[in-house]
Amino acid sequence: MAQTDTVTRILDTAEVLFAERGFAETSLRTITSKAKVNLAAVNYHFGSKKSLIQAVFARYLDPFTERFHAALDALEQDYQGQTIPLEVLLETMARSVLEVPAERNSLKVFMKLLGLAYSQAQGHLRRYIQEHYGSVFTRFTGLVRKATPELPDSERFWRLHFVLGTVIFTLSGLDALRDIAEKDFDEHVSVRDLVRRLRPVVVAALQAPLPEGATESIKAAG
Amino acid sequence: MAQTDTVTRILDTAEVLFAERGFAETSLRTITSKAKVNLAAVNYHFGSKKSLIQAVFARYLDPFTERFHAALDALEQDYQGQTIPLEVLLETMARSVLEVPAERNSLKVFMKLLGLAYSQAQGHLRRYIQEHYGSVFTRFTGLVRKATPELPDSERFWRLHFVLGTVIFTLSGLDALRDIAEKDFDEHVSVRDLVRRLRPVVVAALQAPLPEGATESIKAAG
DNA sequence: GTCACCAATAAACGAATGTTTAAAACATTA
DNA sequence: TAATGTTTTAAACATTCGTTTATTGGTGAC
Repeated sequence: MAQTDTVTRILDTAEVLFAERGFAETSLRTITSKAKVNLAAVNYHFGSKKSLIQAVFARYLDPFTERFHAALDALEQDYQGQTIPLEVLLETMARSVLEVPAERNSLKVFMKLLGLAYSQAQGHLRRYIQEHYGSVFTRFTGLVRKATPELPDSERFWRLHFVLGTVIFTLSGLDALRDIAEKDFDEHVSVRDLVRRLRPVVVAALQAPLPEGATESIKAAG
Repeated sequence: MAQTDTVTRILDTAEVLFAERGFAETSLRTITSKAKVNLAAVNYHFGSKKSLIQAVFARYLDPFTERFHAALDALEQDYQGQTIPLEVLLETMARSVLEVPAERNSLKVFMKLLGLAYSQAQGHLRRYIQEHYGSVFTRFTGLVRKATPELPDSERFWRLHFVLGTVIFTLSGLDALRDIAEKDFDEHVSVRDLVRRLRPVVVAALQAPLPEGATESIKAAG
C-alpha cells in the first residue's frame, strides 16, 4: 500500500523538522524532499500545511488521551470514590505521557511539539487541541481538585499552569540545557532522569503555602 | 530629529507584533506599514531583520542588567559577605524585572519576548543573549548557590531552570490564561498578583526534598 | 549659496513560500 | 483486457518575503 507509506513518511519527517525549527520555519519543500516524496503529496493527502500540523499532533495526542482516560478509569476503580492522592495522579499522568512515544523513541520530539503548541502563535492549532483534547484535561483537574482541598479553586488553577510551564519548558528545551549540564557537571541526564527530578519539585509547588497578603483577589463585578 | 523618531517607532511597533505573532510570522512590511515608516527604513537603520530582533531585546535587557547588577551590588554591600537569603535574591530579581518596562506599560510584551527567545528557534538570538547577558545570570546563580548549600550543583542547575520555566511560561502566556481565569473564577489578575502567587511556589520548588533514588546520576567518562 | 551628508522614499530584485493544475503511472475491478 | 479510480509526478501559479538600488528631500557647514 503506497498511500500509507507516503503518509507516514511525511508525518515522520514533518514531526522531527517541526520540533527542530518550528512550524513557520519548516517549508513543505524541506519536508517532502527529506521524506523523498513529491511536493504535492502533502496537499493531496492532508489538504494543507495547517492540516498536516494538526495531523502530527493527533498522531501523538489520540493515543495519549486514550491511555490517559483508561488509566484514570482504572484509578477511579481502585479508589472506589475515595480521593486519589496527588502523587498518584501526577505519577499516572507522567506514565501516560512517557508511554505514548515509547515505540518510536520520540519522547523528545513529543515534548518539543507540546512546547511549540504553547509558544508558537498558530491560533488554529490551539483551537484544535482545545477542542479535541480539552475534556481529558478537565477530567484530570477535577481529580486534582479532590486531592488538594486546601487550595482555593483559583489558586489551584494557577498552580497547575505553573507546573505545566515547568514541565513543558524543561522537557521541550531539553537539548540545549542538557548540553550545558554535561559540560558543567559531567553528567548525562535522560528524560526519565528529569522526570525523577521533577517529581518532588512539582509536588512541593502544588503544596506550597498560600501566598501572604490578600487571599482573595479583587472580584470583578458579577 | 527625524532619525530617532523613526527608529523608536519601528522598535515600538516591532516589539508588539513580535510578541503577538512571533518572529517569522511578522513581516517587515507589516511592521513598517503599522509604524507608518518606509519599508527600507528597517534595513537602513538596523541592517537586517535579525539585527532588528536583537535591538528589540537589547532595549529591554540592557536597562535590566544594569539595574539588576546595581541591585546585587547593594545587596552584597548590605550583607557584607554573609549569605543572602534565597527569598531576598528572588525578590530582588523580581523587582528588577518588574521595574524595567514600567515606564512603557509593556511588562506583558517583555515577558512574551522572553518566552519567544526560549521557544522560537532563532539560533542567532540565543547566541546574542548568551553573549551579552550571560554574565549577570552567572552572577545570580553564584549567589543562589550560597543560599542553597544543601542542593547538589546539578540539582540546583535543573531547579533554577524549572522555576525559570514556570515564570516565563506563565507570564508569557498570561493573556490566554487570564481569559480563562476570569471566565471561570470571576477574578481579575494583574501581573503583580501573579508574581505574588508565584513567590511561595518558586521558593517551595527550590527547597523541595531531593529526589529519591540515586542522588548521583551516571557520570560520563571524564 | 553650494557642497556634503544623512534620511526618507518608491520601485524593483531575486528567492522562497503554499497551493493548484494537468498529465502520467499505478492499482483495482469487472 | 478494458475501464475506472487512486496516487504520483513535474510544472507552473500567484504571493509574499527580505533586501537592494537609485532618486529625492532636507539640514547644517563653510
